Amino acid sequence: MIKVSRLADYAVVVLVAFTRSDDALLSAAALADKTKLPEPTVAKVLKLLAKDNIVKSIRGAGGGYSLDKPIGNISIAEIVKAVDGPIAVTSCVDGATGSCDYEGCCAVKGRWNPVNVALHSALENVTLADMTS
Amino acid sequence: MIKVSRLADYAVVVLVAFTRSDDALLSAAALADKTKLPEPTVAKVLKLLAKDNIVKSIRGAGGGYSLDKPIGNISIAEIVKAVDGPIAVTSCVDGATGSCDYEGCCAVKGRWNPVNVALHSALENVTLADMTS
DNA sequence: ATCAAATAGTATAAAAACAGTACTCTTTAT
DNA sequence: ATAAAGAGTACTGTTTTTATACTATTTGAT
Repeated sequence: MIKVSRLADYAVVVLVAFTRSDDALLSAAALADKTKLPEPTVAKVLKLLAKDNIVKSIRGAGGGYSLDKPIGNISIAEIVKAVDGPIAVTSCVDGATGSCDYEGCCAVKGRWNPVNVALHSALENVTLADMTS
Repeated sequence: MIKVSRLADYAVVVLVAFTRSDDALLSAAALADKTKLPEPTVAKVLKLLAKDNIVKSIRGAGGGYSLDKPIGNISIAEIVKAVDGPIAVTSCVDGATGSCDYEGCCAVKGRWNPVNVALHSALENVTLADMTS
């Protein structure tokens, strides 16, 4: 089964939780409480999302995370990319070298690209808003 | 990273090998030889493909596998489905019950469906022919 | 009838990836 | 200064995946 990691799933849950709150700034602990997910896990997800600027983080006492884009502008593609890494269907993408034993003789070398492109654009076109409606 | 299994990758390689051969009927051993993939692996892939009627199998001495659809009619979606199981992005799909601890309170219950649909149609629209051209 | 070639089905062991957690470091409001 | 809160990293147990092996069944050839 093609799948995204559970963490990506959590990411969506956490991001949706923002939209259900009156506060714009929420700490990891507060979000854990809202989502009923374990706090360390929520913290991990938020760190990953912050690194890719999907949420904005404010450090220090009284800090937390905020969502400064409308959820209609956040695609599943970017969430998955932030949490699970690049969206690519096989390990042998583009110019990646040295990872495949059959490189020299592989009949489909580089051929998964149309699939990657299709997949990526599919995920770009689904936004967080689509998942809450 | 979103990915399909390596087996799906092999499946594509093996199917492409059919199109490069003059014989319509090829044994697992012959295909292993052509693709330089290990024979047990090729055999496993072919079994899975046969189960979903992507290749036709003929048992017994002198038997083997044949491809009786044009490769333009074989989508990546069906190959992935045969080899990796149903294309669904998370474990909590549709009516699947009992697998998720947060079922009672999950804010995005059933919401991954738009993603599944997008993904599926993306993979349907890429055929084996697209990967050889 | 028997044998050998070939696929079908199932099981298993090793390797890799993932999930979850914990710990330390840095930043900042009070 | 202190405490709250995020950043970064590392570790461990579990789960999945991968590759292989083994047995059963089918079928053509002699």
